[in-house]
This record gives sequence, structure tokens and C-alpha cells, in this order.
Amino acid sequence: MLERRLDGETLVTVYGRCTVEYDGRAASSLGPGDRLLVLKPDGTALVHTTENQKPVNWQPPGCTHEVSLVDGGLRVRSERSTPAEELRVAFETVEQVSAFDARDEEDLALTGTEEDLRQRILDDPDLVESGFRPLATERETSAGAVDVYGEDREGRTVVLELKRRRVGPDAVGQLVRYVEALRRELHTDAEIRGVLVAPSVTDRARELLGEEGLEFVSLTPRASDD
Amino acid sequence: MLERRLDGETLVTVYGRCTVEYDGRAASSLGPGDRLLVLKPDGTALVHTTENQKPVNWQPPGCTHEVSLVDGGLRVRSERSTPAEELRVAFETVEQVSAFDARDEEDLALTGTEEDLRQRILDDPDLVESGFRPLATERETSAGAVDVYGEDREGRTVVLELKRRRVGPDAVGQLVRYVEALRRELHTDAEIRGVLVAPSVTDRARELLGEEGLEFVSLTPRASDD
DNA sequence: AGTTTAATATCGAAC
DNA sequence: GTTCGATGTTAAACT
Repeated sequence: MLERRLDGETLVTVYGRCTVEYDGRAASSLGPGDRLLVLKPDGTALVHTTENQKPVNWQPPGCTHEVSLVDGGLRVRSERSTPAEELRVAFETVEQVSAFDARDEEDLALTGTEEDLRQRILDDPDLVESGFRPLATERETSAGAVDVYGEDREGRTVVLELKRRRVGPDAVGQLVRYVEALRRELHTDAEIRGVLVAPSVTDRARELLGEEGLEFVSLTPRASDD
Repeated sequence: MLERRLDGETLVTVYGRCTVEYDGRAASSLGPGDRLLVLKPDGTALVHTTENQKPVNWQPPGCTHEVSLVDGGLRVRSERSTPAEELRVAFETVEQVSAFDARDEEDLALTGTEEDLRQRILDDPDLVESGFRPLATERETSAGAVDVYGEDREGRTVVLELKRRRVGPDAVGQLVRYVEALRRELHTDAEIRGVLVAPSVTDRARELLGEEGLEFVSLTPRASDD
């Protein structure tokens, strides 16, 4: 039944006591225990234990799944190339095998992302500071694309780095790279301001901002009356 | 049956046609489709479609799950506080409901991690460069802990930043922060070398290394005869 | 196929 | 509890 249903159209689940071996980018071994194996029609494989949101082992979409019987026990093997990766699940006991004809056309509608934060700023630039004028989004520099590029009321160049949630030192590093790249590329004597826009910052990130002469503006992706 | 089995000891799966609403750190809405709902004993909730490794919607461990019947349809609600987040799954049809008494004591044994790379270097420092002497791991600086701290054959301070796989500009930014922090804190005139140790680097990362006067050494977490 | 960055990232450890 | 960095991160956009 399983072999027939690994046809790229069926969602398969197997529940039972098994061991799991993985070899690829890393390598792992998992002793016997009760787990849920999910084989998706797109070639994804997931091994879930009783704990955690992440599967304990997995294969990404695009893999090929095979089943076999060894000493009366079910074996499932999933593999891919580039990079070469292999997952082997050996069941001692199987409590349940299911195959579902799945139909799902709907796309997820998600809000509260960095893109929403950008749109909020473009709709009302005064949220950043009075007189701020956005000139471009995703403006290219040698250090990568700047989220929002614009001018303040005095005509000084302003670079915004947007984050949808509280930020640590990594985001400051990103902003530093953009500001330094623009200073080199615009080769102007005029000041370039770098502003991190996020709901809040950690202490270490705030220190780094001070050391680098950068600024912070508190803003969330969602309107306060949400 | 479901209410009785949401007892913190049972793994529950529900398969059927449903809609999903999420509100919390972000917010999302998903129209009707066939999906697999997994409720773990640790309070995790997963909604899986036919595609992708990641669930289309989820709740992290520690949430409380509730079930109810509305107009003859099964509803599942999962919520948590700090941050306040809620997931609602409304089933039109239910093809299967399962409850499994799960027993799993085994821990995953994973190799090929950054920790393995560190151990490789401590076992044979010459892999980094002839004469390199590691003095400390996780050495604290104001910018965070340095992976490996040591001296080269001439006695110059060397900072290693380790990555288990090919690295981009972000890792260079991290190394820059550590080297700058040490230059301030050691307030010495002597040179401090920063070395990125990883299997490979992207072009942009290599440029950044050059601009910052940092170095790169190619090394993987696993021995070449693996 | 490779690069870059966002993410409801997740997860674990240190504080 | 918050902060910080690794992750077999995943996933999407772009080259």
C-alpha cells in the first residue's frame, strides 16, 4: 500500500517505535522510541517526537522516498543529491499507517511582517521623524540593499534599517555596513544618518548604536490600535 | 475523546478540511483546505499542508489546547501568554482523529556541528596554521564571547570565528565586532588578527574580509576521510 | 544553482 | 524571565 501511495499525490503518516539515522550536511543517530513519520507529496519527510516544534529529523522538499521490509520491519529511506543527504527510519513496531488524498489551494495571508513596517513608513514618513522623506526602497549598495533610503528635513541622507521585532547586535552590524558603504560610494562630505527602526533594542545593541553614531526609532509593524 | 486525551501525555493528530486563524507576534488567515493537525503532549501545535517542511501555522511548546464543537464542526484552539498568541483551527470535515501514548527516552546524537569544528581545532591547532596556540574558548568580550582565542607563532593575539558551513557577510560582521572589542579592551599597540574558519566564503564576504583586514581559513567540522 | 536576507524563525545556554 | 548565537536552520526573492 505504501509503495503505491508514495506517488506524489498522497500525504502519508506512519506511527510506531523506530530508530532514525541521518547522514548529509551533518550526521545523526537516534535510538528507539515512539515517533510520527510524515511523508508529504512534495518529497518532504518529517520525524516528530513528543516534544518540540521542530522535527527531530527530516528531509527537505524534493526528496525521493522508498519503503522496504527487512526482517518483517518497515524501513523508510529518503534521499536527495546536492547536497547528498539520506534519512533512514527503521520501525520495530507500527501502530498506524495512513494515506490521505490532500487538496489544498489556499495561500497563507500573513501580516505584521517587515514589509508591513515598510509600508507603514511609506504611508506616513513622519512616524520616523517629522520631515523625513523616503526616496527609495531596496536601494543597492556594495554592502547589499538598504531597506529605506531618504532625506531628513535638512536634506541630509538617511538610511533606515527595518526590523519587525526587538533587535540585537546583528542588526546594528547590518546598518553599519550600509552606512559605511554609502559614505564610500557617495564620497560626499555631508553627514549620512543611519537609523534603526524596530519595536525596541537590547542593551548591547543600544551601546553599539552609540559607538557607531547611529540612531534608533521605536516603531512596530502593526498600528497601535490593532 | 479528544478532551480526555489532551492530558499532557498523548500525541494527537487530526486530519481534515479546515480553516486556520493565527494572531500573536504576527497575524495570519488561511482559507479552507486539507491539513494535518498535530498536538503534542508538550503543548506544541502544528498545522501541516501538503507542501514544505515548515508547518503553515503552529504554536510553540507550552501552549494549552482546547477543543469544542460549533455547528457540528470540530474547533481546536491553542493559546499562550508572553507573548499573547492564539491559534484557531476550524474543521469542516474530519477524516481521522488519532491519539497515541508516546514513549521516547532517546536523545539525538548529532555530529558535524560547530562544536565538532572547535574540537577538531583544539585537537590539532596546526589545522588553522602552523604554530597556532589556542588559549581559551568562549572568551568574553564586550561584544559577546569569542569562539577561540589564541596566539600565533609570533605571539600575536588571534581571534577565530568558527562556522560549520559556507558563510556570507553576516559572519564577517560578527568577527569585526569581536576584533574591535578586543582592540579596545586590550588597549595594546600589538596587532590583533581576526580569522574566519569555515568550509568556504561567498564573494561578498571575501570582499568584506579584505576591507576589514581579516583572514580566512578553510576547514570543515568533519575530517576529510569521513 | 548560488547569494542574500527575513522569519510568528526554533532552540538551548548563560545570565 | 531576557539575551545571545548556532541551526542539517527554512523559505523566498533575486541573479
